[in-house]
Amino acid sequence: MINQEKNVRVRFGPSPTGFLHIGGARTVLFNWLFAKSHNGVFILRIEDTNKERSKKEYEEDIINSLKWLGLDWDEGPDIGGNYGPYRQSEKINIYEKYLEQLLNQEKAYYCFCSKEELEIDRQALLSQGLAPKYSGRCRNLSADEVEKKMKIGDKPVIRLKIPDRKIEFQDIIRGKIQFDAGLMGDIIIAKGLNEPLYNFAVAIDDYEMNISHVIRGEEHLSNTPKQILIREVLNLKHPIYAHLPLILAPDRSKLSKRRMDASVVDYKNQGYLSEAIINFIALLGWHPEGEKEILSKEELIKQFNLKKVQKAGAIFDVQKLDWLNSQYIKTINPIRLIEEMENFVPKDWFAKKELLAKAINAEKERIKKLADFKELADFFFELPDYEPLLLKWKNMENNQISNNLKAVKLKLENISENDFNKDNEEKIIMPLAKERGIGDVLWPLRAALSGKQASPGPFEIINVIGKNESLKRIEIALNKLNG
RNA sequence: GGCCCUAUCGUCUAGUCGGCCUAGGACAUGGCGUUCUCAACGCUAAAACACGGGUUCGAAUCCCGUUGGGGCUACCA
Repeated sequence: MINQEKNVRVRFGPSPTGFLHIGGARTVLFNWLFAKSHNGVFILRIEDTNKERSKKEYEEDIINSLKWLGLDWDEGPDIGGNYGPYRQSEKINIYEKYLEQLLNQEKAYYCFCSKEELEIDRQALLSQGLAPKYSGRCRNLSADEVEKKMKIGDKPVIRLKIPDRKIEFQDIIRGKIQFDAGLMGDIIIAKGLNEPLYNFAVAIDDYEMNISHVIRGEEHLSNTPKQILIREVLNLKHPIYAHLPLILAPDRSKLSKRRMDASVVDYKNQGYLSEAIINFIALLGWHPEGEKEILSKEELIKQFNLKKVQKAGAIFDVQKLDWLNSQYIKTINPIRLIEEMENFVPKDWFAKKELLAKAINAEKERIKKLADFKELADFFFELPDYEPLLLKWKNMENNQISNNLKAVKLKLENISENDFNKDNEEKIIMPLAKERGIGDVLWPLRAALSGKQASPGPFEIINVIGKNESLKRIEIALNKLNG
């Protein structure tokens, strides 16, 4: 059993045609979790056979997003490994070798049908309610005919001869799955000797890289029989398959299709912590034992079980993500939180490290996303202008407000700078507040200190901004009341 | 249209071999509580086995069908 576990090799094969998507991130996570929990190897492979659509910037984004999420790989395009290269575009000669073999063995053939011809065939079949599969027109072209067409300059594609029978395989998550290959038609596996297509490249790579388990999204379920057939005809043994349920948008459509903003960087830029995203996507289609839902990566690894993954698609519920994020914001290391905040606050705030640290501490239970902080905490850095009416609690008279503020001011002035902390302030001011009415004292005080309708409590604010600034703000309030 | 997958509260889900399920938890929602406000927190309420047939002493759990949802159907990946 242990030996077997050591042979676990899984991969994530994104095509660099877009930013790393939440759905992709979840696929990575489950692969990663599966590898880690089986003491296996996780591989990153860039599937860039489509030259037109693949872009370097997307590959960079995928790598950066994965690093940000803390999902590391043991082999990949950036770090290499014993089964490289890890970019399909760099392995053209390998695919070519297999392609030639298939052609020589007459298991694949050149097809010269034009797109127009194919489209006519397709429509004809469709209108009869039949599966639109290739007619097999070029299947039995003689070597002479092929050569002749080649000479004229016709550019052929390469098709694999697909047998007319059922293909069956076992899926870890879904159990037995069956497809009728007879409905497929001879599939195109390459546009030419040095232009392999997706299904072919994947089938070859998974073999060449000695992949033990193919764990991917449900959208690939119907690609599986094609890849099985390709490997079968080449006499390559099969990996074990597991197809994950899709992540859905709230309207139940595939998330990646509708929501162009569902990339990992977008969530990062909104101020979600990577831990929260990991925790959240782990819960999409899978559930730990027991009732604890907030889990670290280590706990996830310990508990993860591919067999317990859900079969039906899961809707991405941003409210739960928000909640998880707020839970992490409240509990992660404060120093780390300050660092994370760098990109979400003005430079001059970030320069005042001590003030920022205190402000974050005072606001952190109010923040769902890091981006929320700036608006909530601006008053710590600069008192906003406000209407005198803000200072009024219920039916208070102006002079009552003034008197209460003056009384508080007097008390605060008597606390020495050294003793200026939250406990002391509370000890000294609360008796006064109880005597004069708690709301009657605390509301005007808090309003004077924050200039806001809603904020942390007055003692917390005083603690953040300090004695001088607090007295200054009370003075401002007093002036507003007089003016 | 064809093929494939799928179906427990609004959402994510628990629900090992059918009985312990008058279906549990979490998010969201409502109510109550708390040293001013906003949060946080605590307590609490409402909220689901899609439908129809079987099998069985007994089904959310097994089988069949219907309906709904999703994916795929490219010389994309």
